[in-house]
This record gives sequence, C-alpha cells and structure tokens, in this order.
Amino acid sequence: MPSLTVENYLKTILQICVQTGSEWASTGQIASGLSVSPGTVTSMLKTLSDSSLAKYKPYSGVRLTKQGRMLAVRMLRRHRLLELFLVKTLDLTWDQVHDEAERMEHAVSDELIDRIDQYLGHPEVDPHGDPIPSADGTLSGENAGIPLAETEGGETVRIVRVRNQAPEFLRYLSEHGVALGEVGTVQENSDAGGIVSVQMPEKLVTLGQAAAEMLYVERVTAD
Amino acid sequence: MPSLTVENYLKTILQICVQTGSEWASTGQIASGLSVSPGTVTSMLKTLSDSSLAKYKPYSGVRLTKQGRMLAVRMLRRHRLLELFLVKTLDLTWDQVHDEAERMEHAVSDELIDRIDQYLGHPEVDPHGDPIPSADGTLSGENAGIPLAETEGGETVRIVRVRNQAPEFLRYLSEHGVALGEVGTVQENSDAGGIVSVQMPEKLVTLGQAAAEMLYVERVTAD
DNA sequence: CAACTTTTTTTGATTGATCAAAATTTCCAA
DNA sequence: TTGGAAATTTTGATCAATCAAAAAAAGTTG
Repeated sequence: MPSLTVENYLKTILQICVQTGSEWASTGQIASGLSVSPGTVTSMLKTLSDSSLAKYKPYSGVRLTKQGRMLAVRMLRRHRLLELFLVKTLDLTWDQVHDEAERMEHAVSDELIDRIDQYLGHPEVDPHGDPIPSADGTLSGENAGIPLAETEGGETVRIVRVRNQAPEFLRYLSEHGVALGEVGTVQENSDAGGIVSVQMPEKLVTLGQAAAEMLYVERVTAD
Repeated sequence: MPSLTVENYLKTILQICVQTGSEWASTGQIASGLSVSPGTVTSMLKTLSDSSLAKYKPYSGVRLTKQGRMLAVRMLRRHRLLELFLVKTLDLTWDQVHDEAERMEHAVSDELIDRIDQYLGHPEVDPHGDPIPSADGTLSGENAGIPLAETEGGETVRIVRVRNQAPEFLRYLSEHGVALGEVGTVQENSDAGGIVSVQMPEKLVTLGQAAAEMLYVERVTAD
C-alpha cells in the first residue's frame, strides 16, 4: 500500500531515531539521509502525518506512530534478510549486498520474506552484524557492541558489527583480515595519531578515528 | 535508466509481438495487457519513440527498435531467471512465483541476474517452460511445443510449457497431475464437448478448449 | 537582547503517469 | 460508397514527488 518513497522515508526516520537515541527526527536529518531538498521533506512529512504513519510537529520534526514504526521495522527486516539471503545462496560478499537489497526490499512480499527467514533458520544478524527484527516487529540487539574507537591497547575484541555500508570501506576491512566474528587484539588507540590498530589473526589493520567509530566490537574475556 | 513503467511497456510490447507473431503491437493490445486506458498508452508510445526504444506510427501501433527489444528481452530474462531461482532456493511452486518475479525484475542488477544464471547452471526454461533468453539478448525456443488443443485422442505427449500464469489455473493443473516434463496420453479431444482429457501417470485431467490452448506439449515418439 | 546564522517552511513550477470524455480516424458491412 | 462501429488520439485534469528560491521561524552569540 505505501509507495516506495513512503517506505524509504519511514526507514530513514527509524534509522535516525535508532542512531540518535531520540524519538524524533528533524527535517534536515531526513533530507540529508535521503538526499532530497528540505522543502520536499516538509511536504512528505505532512503526507505521512495525514496517513497516520508519523506525527509531524512544524519546526520540531517527526515521530513515527506505532503503525509507521511497524512499517519501518518491516523494511529493516526485509533489507537485512535479503542481504543475508544473497550472501548465503549466491555467495555475494558483504560489500555487494546493500545496494541490491535496498532496491529489492520494496519488491518482495511478506510471504516471501517469511520463507527466506525460515530458509535461513531465523537468523539474528545480517552480514554486517545488524540485528534482524523478528516477524512480529520486535527490534532488539541494536545496542550490542561498542565502537572500536572506545577500546584500548591490549584489549582482545571480537568484531560484531560494521555500521557503514560503503562498499569501499567493507572491502578495505576484508582485505585487512577484518570479518564478522573474528577476534583480534588492539595494539594501539591513539587520539594524538588519530588511529586505532588491531592485530587480526592474519593481518594487522589500522583505521582512522572515523572508521574506528563505525566498527563495533565486543570485549572478549579469556575463558 | 528506464523507469519501471517503461520497462513494463517494453516487456508487454515484446510479449504481444511474440504471441501474435507480428512486429507490431497496437495501442489497444498494450492497453489491455497493462490494464491502463488507451489514451495513456498513446502518450507513452510517444515517449518510447522519443527515447528511441520504439517506433510509433499513429493509428498503426509500435514496433520495438533494436535497443527497445534488447531491453524487453532483458526483462524477460530477469523475470524467468528470478522465477526459477525462487523455485530452486525456496521451494516455491510454479503458481507462487510469477507475481513475485513481476515486481522483483525491476529491482535487481544485471550482475545479480548473471550470478543467478550461473548459480542455476544457465537453465533453458523457467518453471512454466518459458524459454530463458541468454545474456546476449537471444530469445529462442519461443515456438517449442504445440497446444494440447491441437492433439488427438491416442497421442502420447510430454508437457513442455504453460502459457498462462494465473495461480488458480496452475494449481488446478498441479492438483490433476500435470507438471512440466510429465508424459500422458490424450484420451479425447472433442470439439463438440469442448474438452480435452489426458491420462497423466497418476490422474486423469480434463480441460476446456481455452485451457487446452494454453497448455503446450510435445508429441512423444515411442523410442 | 539584537543581529546574524541556520533551519524550516512556503511558494510556484516541473515531470511522469495516469484518467475520463470529446474528437478524430479507420474499418467494415450493407 | 457511405454510415455507423470500433479503435485511436487529443484534451484537460489530477496526483505524487521533486526542485529552487523566497519567506519565516528558531537558535546562537557577542
């Protein structure tokens, strides 16, 4: 029922809320998230409000309604299941699936998504470690892990999530031995130098601060 | 580059041409194929002409250009590969895949389609027996088989294609033992009664004339 | 708190896809 | 060959999504 455009607005709003930890998303955030002009966003926010998918408060932003949030979560679920499906069936790599899923998520039925979920055995995370919402609309695990940037030299960490879908970034990681589930030891985290380096099983990888903010890890306790 | 709408027009035009064996498709045929009004078609035909995807001749219809035909064939290829992919990976049945593929075909990249083609081992036909165009745009095998309606009592035939995607029709066939590749014996083809009946390995199936025109078979010579 | 900056909204326009209904052209049959 | 009937095109309108640029509101800072 909702257009592809509406689906994209809802998803973007939800992602902003998750990332900022707020209930509200501003016109400007949405505009830059979708690469459209602010004026376009304003008019779409009114449309969303009219269809009870969000509550729009002029000059403040929007907040998803239960219904809108449900739809947005469903888009996230579709996107993430599709990504994993492409990786599992066709052996695509984590840098190849985002754009593909971005378009496909608007084209598949709920029934197909549930089939895929079942085929994959109800997975918890997608190829980037992003949690997959359950069929009933529950979105949990969005807070797992901490940015690599917050760790210190000497710590042993497991890679659990990459919060940046840029193919070049993902390929850089792969080429330097960084993959989901791998364990490494932080060599150095220097604010002065603006870098973090981690010894992975095979290779040593060094990332800038910005990049280290996007790579999420869990501290591993020797057991 | 071409919009979803343009892709659908091109595909529809190609299908009309294939079905009628003509180079031209009329405004009316396209309008009913796409369930839009004739006036809408007229204006889109001008658009297609302007983008050199088809040649429009007022009151006569359109004819695809080489470029337009290429694109249309590509849509057919996508559609058919997607159908088979869904059947092979997720065990969907032939009555479940058409609508799904119809939407997905606009959302997948050429690269993904080629991956799927490779994964499936370069198949020749989709789950309905429709031939899959090759990557270079060759569409062959569209003339394989003859309608069951043209066979006579006593002939042994192999089911090779179903030219009707209606889920109810396909389910009716499945429920009566008709599946691609199966062999049966025509019991009766009666113009008077308007029915054709075929003894399949498990069951006896009886179809009306119209239905028998949509089910394609090959005569099997005892060997 | 007044002036400047930033953000947001409004305004006016455009584009693509569609429709209904009127006008036109083509076709067929008497 | 002529008078409908059928098919097609034109016309005028609508709707969703977008933009640029002007106007207004909110925020910030000396």
